[in-house]
This record gives sequence, structure tokens and C-alpha cells, in this order.
Amino acid sequence: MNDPEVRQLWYFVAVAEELHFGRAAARLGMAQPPLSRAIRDLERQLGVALLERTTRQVRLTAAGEVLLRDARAALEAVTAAARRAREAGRVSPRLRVALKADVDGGLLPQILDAYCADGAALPPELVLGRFGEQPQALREGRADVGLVLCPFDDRGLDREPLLTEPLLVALAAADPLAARTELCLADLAGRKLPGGSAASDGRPTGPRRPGAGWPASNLSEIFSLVETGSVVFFAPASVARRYRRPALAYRPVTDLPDSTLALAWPEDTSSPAVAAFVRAACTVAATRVESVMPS
Amino acid sequence: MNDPEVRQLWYFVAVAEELHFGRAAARLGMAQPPLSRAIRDLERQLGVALLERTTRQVRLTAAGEVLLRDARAALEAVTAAARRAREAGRVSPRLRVALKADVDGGLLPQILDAYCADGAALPPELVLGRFGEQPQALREGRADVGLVLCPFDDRGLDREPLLTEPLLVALAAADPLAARTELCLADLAGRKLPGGSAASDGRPTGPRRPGAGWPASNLSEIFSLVETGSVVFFAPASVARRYRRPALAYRPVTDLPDSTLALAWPEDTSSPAVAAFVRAACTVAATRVESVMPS
DNA sequence: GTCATTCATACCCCCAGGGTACCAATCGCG
DNA sequence: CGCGATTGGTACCCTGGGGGTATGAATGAC
Repeated sequence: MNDPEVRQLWYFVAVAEELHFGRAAARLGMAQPPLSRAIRDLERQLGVALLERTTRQVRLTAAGEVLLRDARAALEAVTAAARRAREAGRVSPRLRVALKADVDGGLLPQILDAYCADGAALPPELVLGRFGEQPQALREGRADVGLVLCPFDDRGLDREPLLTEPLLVALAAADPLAARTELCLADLAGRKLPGGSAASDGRPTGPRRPGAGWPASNLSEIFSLVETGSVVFFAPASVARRYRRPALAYRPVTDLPDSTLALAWPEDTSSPAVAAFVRAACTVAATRVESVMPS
Repeated sequence: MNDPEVRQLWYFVAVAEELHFGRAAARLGMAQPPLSRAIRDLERQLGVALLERTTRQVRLTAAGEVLLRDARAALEAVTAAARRAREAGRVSPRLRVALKADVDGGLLPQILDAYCADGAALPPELVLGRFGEQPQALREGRADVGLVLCPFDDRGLDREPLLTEPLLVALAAADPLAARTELCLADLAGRKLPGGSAASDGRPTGPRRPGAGWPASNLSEIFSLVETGSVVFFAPASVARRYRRPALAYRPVTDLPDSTLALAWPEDTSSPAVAAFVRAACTVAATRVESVMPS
């Protein structure tokens, strides 16, 4: 009936991910027997078998699958609580804005200006991360608000869409396809994306989710690869505008859905600074839309 | 840098709620000195002052406020993980459906029928709770899916609206206002609600949130109070249909927004049974809407 | 059959978390 | 102003649990 301890959850997650007590113990920096015992105790507490072990194999039970998912979420919540409390206790608290460099729809400077003009504003601090890491950073309390491209994993987050713009494909200027004025996804079949997989792998909605490791952490490296013709890349129009280069060509893709830039923040946020940032961003986005398409 | 332990978070929440080390210790079933030490250790770990203590008073710091909020969420996540794992480990797992008795828009029997016909269905088990407790039950892992009235606290939950219907006011038949065919909120000014507050207290969107303790746990008791004329009550039309009594009158309230019944479930759910229930409920709701308003 | 791999058991030790006793600061009150 | 009551902190002890090492047992490869 008692709650498990955080330590036990870390242990379980490690074992569940490794499916190997020895490796998990090594990862946790401890010996294997106490780890085995800790997992056994956890199973006793919960009254549930979490793992099926033979001497040759460890597998998750159904309950184990459930707990793995929920334990990760719970651990995230705990570390987020700690990090946010630490941040809130700083003598000069800041508003930590998570984003991928250059993926801001060109709005960031104006948003920051508008935000800083707000009375409730704390000094902003940019938390740069790789693409797709922003939601995780928010859930783990490493940032207070973030700029993300939809769709993203919004568990535990609130959002506000800011800007929708077409997704373009970036090609080497020398690429035969660059001769055409517009393309469809089928034209790109077989082309490689920076992540490594093929362009028409069923997930053509722009840059991919985390996990699938990027070879390059920054966009300049990716665009360099594109220039050489070794990969193609999907980029929102505002990103494309920043990386105009002679050897690069951008072409619209007719059957690619638009890309939406959104603001996201933890669901239970009560910070006036976050509220001020959201207000500022929405205002800037609204005026920007007006100026682009005056009704 | 280390994560706090669940135990420390419980301790902190207790102290933060009581604002008194002695009482908090009593609530936790322990002596006061180790509690003081545990809180001090937590503050050391986080590098942040959470409480301002004098010998006469304990107050939360800003960081303490933040941690109180986040620690509650984290503890919820931990207990939810434990409960869901226990449930998933049962020999005969069930689908636990949280609802307030009678608040189902009259759809429940058909939803259950349609759900049980699905191949992915587990035997359903109704988890009855007081009004507004359903979201909390879902977050704490006491139920897998729930029927709730909007608006509700949907942190950590996904939702699907099922049915929108007008909210009626229930009056004693002898009430002078019952002579009129329709009312507006201003007419009800000064009337008491079962919760105790006045009818026009700025939250006229139907039955209230948890917290404000209900005097009666079931609707029959509430409607008995209404019959005596001591209170008025806002009820969705489908609830009103179940409690037609001679001494009761239902009247539309012109400026009251409609009430929406929705299905809610934890955001990270992957259970096929929940998916089947959602499908079934949506199908039933759709056909019901058609039959009520054939387009 | 033999060996390697891997998880479980047995046993030991240390310290962290809890208890008791006492101190110190603050407020109320005569 | 002094005394007591209240309440949080400090000092100290002690037990249990979490971690380590050594070893056993089961399974699969050859």
C-alpha cells in the first residue's frame, strides 16, 4: 500500500530499459545483488510481478510495461519539482525560454522586446537545445516556457499556437529536382534525411522527433550536408529565410502539411513571468500575421 | 543535485499545509525533531530556503510555494504509477470507469453495451465518486477513464466531449419563480446552492468543483433539499430527467452556458481497453445526437 | 558433460532516519 | 520585567535497511 520510493523507481526503470540486472546495476553504479533485492522488494510492495526472469533473459510483464511508462513520468515530475524549486529560490530568478536555435519563426527578437516591456517580466534566459528536446526540458523543469514545432509530445504541457507557415524542402541547387518550381513527396522518395532514414518513411511532417539521433546538432551543419547533395531537409519558411545560400534551393512541397510554431509551458504554471511571455508572444504573432496578410 | 525522495516530499507537503512542524509531525505519525531535520536536509539538497521559521510562525518562501505545487503533482504521479501497476498486475484486469452516479447523460448503459461488444474490452468496473472527484481519481490511478462535466481540471488528462445539453435550474415547485417558464441568473440572486454559497457567486457553471464540501453525497439528498425550497440546484437536462418529482420544477436559465459531458483519461494511456471505451462512447454519443436532432 | 552467463541467496557492515532529552527564542501576561 | 508556555532547533543514541562481497543455482552453448 505504501508509495514506492524514488530510488526504487530509478532502479526499476534502469532494469526495465536494460533488461539485464548486471548492466542496470553498472549503470546505477552499484552491485547487482542489492539491485535484485530492491526490485524484489518493489514487486512485494506492489504485490505484482514486474519482470519475468530466467537466468538467461529478463522480460517485462504487462504490469511492468505500465509501471515503466508511469515511473518515467513520475520521475520526471520529481526532478521537475526539484529543479523548479531551485530556480525559484535563486536570488535573481529568470524566465528560461527553451528553443532550438533559429526555430523561432523570426519572432523571437520582437517577442523578447514586447515581453521585457511587461511589468511582470523576469530577465529572460535562452535555453538552447536540440530539436524536439524542448518539451522534455519543460517537463523536467529545465525551462519555464518553450518554442516548439507542432506536432510535439505535449503531455503535461499547455500550448498556444503562434505561427503557421509552409514547410519547404531544402535541396542542393545542383539537384535535378531544383529545376522544378514545386515538388510532391513522391518526388523525394529515396532521398535521405539528415536523421538517416528515407524521405518518404511515413513521417514526413518536417524535422523528426527526438530519439532518432541527429548527426549534426546545429542547422548550419545540416545545410552543409544538403549543399553537398547527400541529404534533403524539410524546413519551415522562416528557417529557410535564414539560410539562403547559393548552393541551396528551397522548393514548396505540395502535399506536405504546414508547420506550426507554438508556445508551450507546463500545465500547472502559475508564474506571472510565463503569463507575460505568452501574452507578448501572442501579441507579436498576431501583429505579424496581420502584416503578412492584411485582411 | 540529487532528486528528493518521496518521503521528503510528503514531509514537506505536510509541513507546508500545516505551517506548523508539530502538527505536521503528528499528521505524519512521527516526532517533530526528525521532521525538522528532514526539511532542513531537503533545503540543503535543493540549495533553497523553503520555509521561513520563527519560533512562533512558519511561512512558505516563494520557492516553497513552487515546490508545494510541484511536489503535490509529483506525489500524485508516484501514487498513480503504483496504483496502475497494481491494477495491471491483477489476474483479471478491469477497466475502471470513474463517474458521479447519474451524471452520465443517460448514455452509460449504451456505452457499456457498445464497449463490451468490442474485442479489446476488459470487464468494466464503475468507480463512483463525489462530483468533481473524477479527474483526481484518474490522476491518482484509481480509475482508467472517467465521465466528467466540463469545465474540469484537466491537468495530465486527455478528453473527448460527448454530449452538450442545457443546464436547468431545479426549484421547489412551490417557489414563486417556478411560475415563470424561463429564468435568468439575476432572478436567482440570493438563492442558496447546496454547497452553501449564493447562486450568483460568479461560478454559475453548474455544480461546483471539489473542495467546497457538499452536504449531500448523492443527488437524491440534494433534490430533497431543493424540494423543501431551502436551496436551488443547477443540473444538466439528462440529470433532471431522472429526478422528476411532483414537488420539483426545472426551468431553463437563459444566460447559463450549456453543460458538456466529456470523457477523460490519463494523457499517457496506451490501454486498448480505454481506447475501446472511448470509441464506444463517441459512437453512442454521435448516434444519440443524430437521433435527437436529425440533420 | 562442461563451462560461461546471469540472477538469487546469505551474510556482514555502516549510516541514515527515527526517537528522546534538552536548549533557545519569542510571545503573552500579571 | 520576569516567568511560563509554545515551538522550533540541537545533541545524542539506536535500530533497520540499503549496499557490499562471496557464493549458489539454473540455463544455454558447444
